[in-house]
Amino acid sequence: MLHRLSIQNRSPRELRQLASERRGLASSKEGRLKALLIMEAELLEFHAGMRIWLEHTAPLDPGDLQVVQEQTQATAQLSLARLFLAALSRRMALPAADQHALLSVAQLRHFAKGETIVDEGEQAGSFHMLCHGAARATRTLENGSQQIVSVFLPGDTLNPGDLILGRSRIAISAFMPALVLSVSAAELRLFMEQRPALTRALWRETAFQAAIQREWLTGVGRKTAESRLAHFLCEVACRMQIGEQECNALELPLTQRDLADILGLSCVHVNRVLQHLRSRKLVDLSKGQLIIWNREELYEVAEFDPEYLGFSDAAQRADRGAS
Amino acid sequence: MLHRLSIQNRSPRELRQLASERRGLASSKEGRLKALLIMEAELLEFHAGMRIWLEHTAPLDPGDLQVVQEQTQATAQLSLARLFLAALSRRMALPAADQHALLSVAQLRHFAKGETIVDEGEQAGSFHMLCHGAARATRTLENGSQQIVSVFLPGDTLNPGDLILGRSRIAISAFMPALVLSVSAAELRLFMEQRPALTRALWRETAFQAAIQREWLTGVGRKTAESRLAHFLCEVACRMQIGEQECNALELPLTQRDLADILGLSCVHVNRVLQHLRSRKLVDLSKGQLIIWNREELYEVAEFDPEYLGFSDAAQRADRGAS
DNA sequence: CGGCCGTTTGAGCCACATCAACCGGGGTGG
DNA sequence: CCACCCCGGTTGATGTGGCTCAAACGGCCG
Repeated sequence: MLHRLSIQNRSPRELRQLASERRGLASSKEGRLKALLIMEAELLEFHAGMRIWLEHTAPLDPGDLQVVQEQTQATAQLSLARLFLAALSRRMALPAADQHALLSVAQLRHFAKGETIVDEGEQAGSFHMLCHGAARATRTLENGSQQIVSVFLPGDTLNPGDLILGRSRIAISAFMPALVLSVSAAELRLFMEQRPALTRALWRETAFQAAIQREWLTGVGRKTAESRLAHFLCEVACRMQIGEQECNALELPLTQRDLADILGLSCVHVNRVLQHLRSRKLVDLSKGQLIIWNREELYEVAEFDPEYLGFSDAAQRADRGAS
Repeated sequence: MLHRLSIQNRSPRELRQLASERRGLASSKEGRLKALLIMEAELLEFHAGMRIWLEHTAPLDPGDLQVVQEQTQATAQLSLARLFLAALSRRMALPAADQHALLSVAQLRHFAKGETIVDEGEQAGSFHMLCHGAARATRTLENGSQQIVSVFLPGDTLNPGDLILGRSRIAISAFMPALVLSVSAAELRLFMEQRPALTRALWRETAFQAAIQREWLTGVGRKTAESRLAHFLCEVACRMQIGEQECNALELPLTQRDLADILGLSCVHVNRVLQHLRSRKLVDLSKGQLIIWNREELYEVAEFDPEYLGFSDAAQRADRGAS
């Protein structure tokens, strides 16, 4: 596999060079090999974008995000760069200086679909942020059944709580091919001493995920299967579209088995409920594509309040109040 | 009601004086009035103990906990003082100086059974710690059913996450008479700037509660009613006995309706499962008294790992590593 | 004494699980 | 190139855990 390239010692220009070589190679190949090469190219370009962004944000603050976007747009890696920026600036709301510090010691790693990122019961050796793809946190019982307790989308942190609790009994793995920024826990702890905003950001992440879990808990405990499923789809749609215009279709390669583990149902039943929602023309999820036909009515059956995820504003206000 | 006495301006001696007056009065009364008077006396004595503790811990660190315990023991309020100390030193693991700072601006309030402590959707105006009694966090759905997403025992913080997220959609209420220490959010934020350990402590509390919620989530999603119920009882028993010798009976005035809301069941079914556990001679819960007959077998059916709550050690280690 | 709240017990029902079979597509091996 | 298989989705038949409704019981308080 290609998880580790000697990326650290190369200039952004070199990285771009390597990436375009891969792309050239890819066009002459087929199937899995082609996919692998393209993936590798993306990773290289992503890393190059990150380097450039790092160089450009060293002293400045917010204005140059614009610059960076144009810069990377010019070099044709708009989408990855945008996700990358989203990853660090969305909910954590870190000052640019702190983002820079964090990134300077972060490792970018790629995980294949299904690969595990953090093992169950592992001592928290490092802290992870998801830049691209999707991941899940799973708790497995002795009887073999499992429950997904969190779903992570680009911009989420994977294990903020483990940093302070030491260990946890959940495993984290990639749903779809994922790009993950990792920082060693030791280094992070050093940073936290000098940068209180970083501690607050991680705390906020922990609280944010706890809030979602509470919502899931009441869903699993008290709502009907249809309502739960609808709610989950609403939630994911909202979380993926922060800062973007509302779009009614998005990529979501979740298997029905995954949905079952998220919602605490059997996959057979997920299928039936999904079909029912389809037949009611509310939403469709097939071939890894989520399409929302009737947002209002969907919110209705889900008892979904789009504002419940809208912490970010309130949180940023609270945080500004603190500093 | 007697929620607000002008406690702040009185000396510990005066408070004690007032308390013993109440007790004297109580002995000549009956029923509810008597209970109220005793409660008030406890509150006053508790506050007096806190004042003394504050005066004695100002400069010193750990050794004088001993002193304080003896001191308060001498004045016959051992149990309350112990709980009070537990409240601040157990899991939050705050340095004594920080505890002192926190307490100096804290208000002690009493809540009657069923009284609400934090309203749903309320902007987080203050931060609460539970010293005595028990409380629950409830999420209510439109259809009227509700789910309890957290149970709080002495020593727990009630709303650590709200401080950083701003607001939440859960309500917190007492389910037995509760003594709560409250600090205004504004003051707390000031403290946090100067005392990083405090921020970490609150973050840890948030993460701790999130970990419990994950466990509940997998229970509600994937376990049988019996296993869930058993697990909850194990959890509560463990959480209430930190630092004490193992005891097989403890006070737990939970109604079956409460249990139902915690476990996502109907109270009728809770009853049946409870009876089944009783008939298997594993546990008994009646008249507000929880008795564990067969710990091992109970852990078995609950799939309960007593270590899963044992974060405190690991957490303190992690925290020491950080400072 | 009568109401109220929590517990207990029974009867019937429904949402969802389980088991089992089939289908369609993409990758793999011959 | 086909044969195959494995995986994910779909569909049906059947079983059951837990819900709902309803009524009786017991203790507490006014």
